[in-house]
Amino acid sequence: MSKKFDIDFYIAHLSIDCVIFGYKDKELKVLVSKPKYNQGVWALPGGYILKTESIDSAANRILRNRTSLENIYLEQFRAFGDENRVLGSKNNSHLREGLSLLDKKMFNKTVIDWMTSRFVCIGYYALVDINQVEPQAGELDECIEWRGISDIKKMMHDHKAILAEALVALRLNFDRKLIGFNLLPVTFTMKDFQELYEAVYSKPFASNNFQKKMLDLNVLERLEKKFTGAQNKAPYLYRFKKK
Amino acid sequence: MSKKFDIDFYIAHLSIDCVIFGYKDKELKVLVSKPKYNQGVWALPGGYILKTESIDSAANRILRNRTSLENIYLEQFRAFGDENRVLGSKNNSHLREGLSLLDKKMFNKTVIDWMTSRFVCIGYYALVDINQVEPQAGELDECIEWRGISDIKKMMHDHKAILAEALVALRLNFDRKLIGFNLLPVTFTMKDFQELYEAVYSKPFASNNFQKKMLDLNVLERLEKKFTGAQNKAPYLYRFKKK
DNA sequence: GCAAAAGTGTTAGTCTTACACCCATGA
DNA sequence: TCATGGGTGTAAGACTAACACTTTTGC
Repeated sequence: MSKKFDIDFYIAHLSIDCVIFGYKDKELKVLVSKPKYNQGVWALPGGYILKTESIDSAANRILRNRTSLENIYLEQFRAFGDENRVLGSKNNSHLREGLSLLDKKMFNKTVIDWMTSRFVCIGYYALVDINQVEPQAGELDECIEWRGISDIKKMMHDHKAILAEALVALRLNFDRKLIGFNLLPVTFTMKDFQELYEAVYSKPFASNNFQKKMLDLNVLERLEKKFTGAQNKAPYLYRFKKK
Repeated sequence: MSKKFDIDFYIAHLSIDCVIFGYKDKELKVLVSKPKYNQGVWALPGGYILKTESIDSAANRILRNRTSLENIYLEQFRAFGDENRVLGSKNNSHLREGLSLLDKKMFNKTVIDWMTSRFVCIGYYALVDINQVEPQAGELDECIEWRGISDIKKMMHDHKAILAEALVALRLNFDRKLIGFNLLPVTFTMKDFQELYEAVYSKPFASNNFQKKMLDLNVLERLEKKFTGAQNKAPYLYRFKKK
């Protein structure tokens, strides 16, 4: 926790931001934090790349820190490299001030210069079962929580654009790569699955056709029924076939 | 030409590599160079990012240098960041030696250290009308030329993997974004267009169905016929409608 | 007229969409 | 036995793939 932040260990001017998607209450959520140094504004979990690790490892490390999960579904979707990405934004001085108010020893001028310099960032998106995650605030975070993707007003830097691009990439891959189950518990009903699709694509699907399409793909295993106590036919539970 | 290469102008450990696609003789081609400092091996055109420019600008600048064209169709497709991407490869010492044999003043130890350190690279692919391009070898290139995508044996570092990934991205976007015309002259016959598709996807298309599909899209403008002297019906020329 | 290949038409098959219906469940 | 929603069936439509046919061109 009180480890010194040594900028010499990291590649300068290059960072990683993660858009961690979860799903709950028929809504697609994103894990976002409120940085101590820039309150009132939401930020995507991010970090820097050790000189000795790959960018994929760095992204995994960042995810592990925030979710305590291993083997998360993770995909790189784009690099963001406007010349004034961090540097040029108006709140740069505000940001420097915020950082200097924290640990003075850890965040001396050199470190602050480093952190507020021009940064190219590589965007990753991750899909997690929201029930498995106990969100961990980073050292620099005031708090961290799940927010609906349309329920985040102000975001730091260009994080809102990064989130939007992540959603574009997610939608492009969602059906094609069949990655939806990463957002659900191991077993789920067909309705759960459909509602997830509806949340991702923000449009309704016909339940009968949806069911037929999914079953025809031959990737789902039908398990026992799930009795909910409701006065209707009990839905089957499904599980993704292991390869 | 004899401008000093000043590493202070560029972001360290971050580079851009461009996969420049062209099309000729029913084959998809890539523009590759033989670096002076590493002969016998092909390399993708690449470069570094000025601290004052965006990554997209950097990619455009690199393209302009090599093709003398403006407004090239360009798309970022992926970042490559293995921890030993440049550093770890066996030919690193070979590479240092090759560089040191060039201009000793320009490539002093500091510069060589910089250039052979660990690099994360952002991959872009570009589509150009091969007839419009007069390839320009860079300062560090022995030569530059168009090669068939399957006709390149040895490539530097992980450039072969980058090329392969670019092709995956191209195929994924080609039909969806209708970007094929960027590889053709302004006017072309339906057969030209079809053969381009066949080159990109490495599979045959039925000419009648291909024609129907393309015409139904309502993006092509039919021009006059093109008389080739062959003893068969003269094909129409087409042009992409401007928006 | 004839060969070559451009262009059009037609049909069968597949996939998508919409509607109708039956079934299990608990009150 | 009834309302509720899960699950299946079926028919219409759209899209795709394969085949046959007509048209233009230069020899």
